[in-house]
Amino acid sequence: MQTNIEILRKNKLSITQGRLVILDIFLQTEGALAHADIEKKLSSNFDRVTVYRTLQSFVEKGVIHQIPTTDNTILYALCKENCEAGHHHDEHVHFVCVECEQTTCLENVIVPKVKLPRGFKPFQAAMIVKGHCVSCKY
Amino acid sequence: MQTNIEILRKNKLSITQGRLVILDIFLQTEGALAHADIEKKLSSNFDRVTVYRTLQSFVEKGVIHQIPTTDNTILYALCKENCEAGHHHDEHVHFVCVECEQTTCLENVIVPKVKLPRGFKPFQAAMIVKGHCVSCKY
DNA sequence: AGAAACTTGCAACAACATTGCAAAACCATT
DNA sequence: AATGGTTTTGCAATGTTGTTGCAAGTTTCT
Ligand SMILES: [Mn+2]
Ligand SMILES: [Mn+2]
Ligand SMILES: [Zn+2]
Ligand SMILES: [Zn+2]
Repeated sequence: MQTNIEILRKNKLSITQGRLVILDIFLQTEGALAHADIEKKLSSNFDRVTVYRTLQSFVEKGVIHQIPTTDNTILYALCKENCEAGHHHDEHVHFVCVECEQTTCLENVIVPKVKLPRGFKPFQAAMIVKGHCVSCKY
Repeated sequence: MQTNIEILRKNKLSITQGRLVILDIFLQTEGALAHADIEKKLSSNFDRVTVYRTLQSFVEKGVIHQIPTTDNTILYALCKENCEAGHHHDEHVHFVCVECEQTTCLENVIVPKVKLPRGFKPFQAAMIVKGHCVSCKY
């Protein structure tokens, strides 16, 4: 497991308090986080704008990836694979629990390929599964 | 192909100007629409709030379905299958063109089942494929 | 240490979303 | 067709979320 500093170094991001703290939040969190979640978890008070900009540069550098939602929100989670600036390789499935509302990266479940109609050229696919997660059996 | 009135009747929604017009927009549009797109296409001026509420009841009744995005937006598209209030059956793949930015329902490409880790109970899955659409070959 | 490059906070603003309430439209019934 | 009960709409107010420019503060490099 890499430390926050190592991750920043590796991705050529300058090392600042804000980035370290936000990265730590991701490192300590199981599951995905929305902007709002991060702000809540930030004990020290960083400006909202800083959080926005930090998330943005993390996505650009391939430190975190985005997970689509249907609630006017974007979720973010650490990239565990070797993502680089511009090219993410997070082809795993995301699971949204309808009970606890947690979204989990299923690192070991890769998104299957599908056969598209003639003419469509895919280059990236995301899959989101809703249901009951392992902690919320019913 | 059903008319706007037929769709409202079938779903026990009272027939109002706003609903008819918004449904027409969906019926005349290839691809998915965001709230903002609908407001732009509305020549007559309906209140923003009405559009929100209309979309909401359409989703609840199974007239339209939502498509997740990573840009703080929700896309909506007509349900062509027999969706009902509470239970949608739109298990098709959605294609997002990075060129023209159109999102298309690939009605004939169904979302494949994936094997989840022990303990996860799925009940719905969505899949979004990004790439170049059939009109934007490069 | 000093200069250049980058990051941050602040303030102002813009865009988007939600709520309560009264007026209007709709629908079922007579 | 008129009536009355129910649902929907618009408005106004308010809240939430996201963006931008700029000056001050940090970080990095030499
Ligand atoms: Mn993930
Ligand atoms: Mn669809
Ligand atoms: Zn759960
Ligand atoms: Zn296209």
